Amino acid sequence: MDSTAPQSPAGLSTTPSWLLNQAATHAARLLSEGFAAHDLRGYHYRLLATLAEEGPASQADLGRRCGIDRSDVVAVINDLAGRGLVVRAPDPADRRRNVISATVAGVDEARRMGDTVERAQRDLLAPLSTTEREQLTRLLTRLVRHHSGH
Amino acid sequence: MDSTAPQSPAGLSTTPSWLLNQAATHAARLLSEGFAAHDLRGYHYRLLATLAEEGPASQADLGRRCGIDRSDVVAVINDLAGRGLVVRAPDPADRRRNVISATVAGVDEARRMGDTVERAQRDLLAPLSTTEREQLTRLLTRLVRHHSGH
DNA sequence: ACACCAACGTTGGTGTCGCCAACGTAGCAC
DNA sequence: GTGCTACGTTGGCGACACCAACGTTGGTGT
Repeated sequence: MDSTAPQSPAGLSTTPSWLLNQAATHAARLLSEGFAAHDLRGYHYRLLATLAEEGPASQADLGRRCGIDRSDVVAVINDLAGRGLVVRAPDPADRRRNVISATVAGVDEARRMGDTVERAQRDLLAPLSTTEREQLTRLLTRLVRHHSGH
Repeated sequence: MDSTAPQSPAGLSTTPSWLLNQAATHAARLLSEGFAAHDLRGYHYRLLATLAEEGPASQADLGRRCGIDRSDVVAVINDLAGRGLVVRAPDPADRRRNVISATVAGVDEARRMGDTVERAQRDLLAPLSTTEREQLTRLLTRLVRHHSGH
């Protein structure tokens, strides 16, 4: 009556939102375990990777691109700047803005974290074939696109 | 330079873990908006629905089945009991346990919330065809099964 | 020139979810 | 009886997503 089966919430386990939640939870766990080795979190990676790939940007812009609230960007940039991975400079063209740039060390860390993320993807998608991975990515992309278009 | 495009974090938008996270976030938002009308949250639904579908169970058992920590179950059951949706009774066969049962009102609320959840699923999967929905469910199920088999 | 509104960075919250440590109580195996 | 385990409960923590408000700055309309 009390086996060690921790799963299957009855009819819940068939609802897509439940499955999405569970899958995302597992993915987040894999990622955060990887990030722990860098002593950073998901927010750090999103911002740092975006900076490394797309070049300097204002905090508000970064937040928009990464789906992170302006107010949350502040603290994370503070942290990244404190580690020398990022530089915060006032925008001479618009004194409301700060221009955030990844330092050399920042770009380096972004690359290393990228490797960590790649490893997590492989672990995450381990049970799926290449074709299935593409299917999943395509379906999720459609979903996300539809719902982020407001 | 500052269009109202809040998305596409560069190379991030192609990683499955990012897509899963985004999709799950949208799903959670849809669900929680629906739950708000019942003045309840996701935890409440999971427990209540499980009780309504599978009958009475101990708190620890419920937690295991729903993927909710024992300590979190306590507060939610308190809340549900305070609303008369659930009854907490000591288990005569094992005095460590509490037997939680859904009341008539609880089963009723579970049904109503089930409708809300169904509506959320439809909104969530709106951009996908029936075949694609089945594909997605199948792929996610495989993923979750693989990773919850520890 | 002035008033007005929008955007920026920042502070300081809120809520949900997932998890962990510790305690006292109760059952079970040896 | 001595241990080990499970139970419910309390109280905490961290990550993430979000919101309200403020002072500052830019841009617009008049």
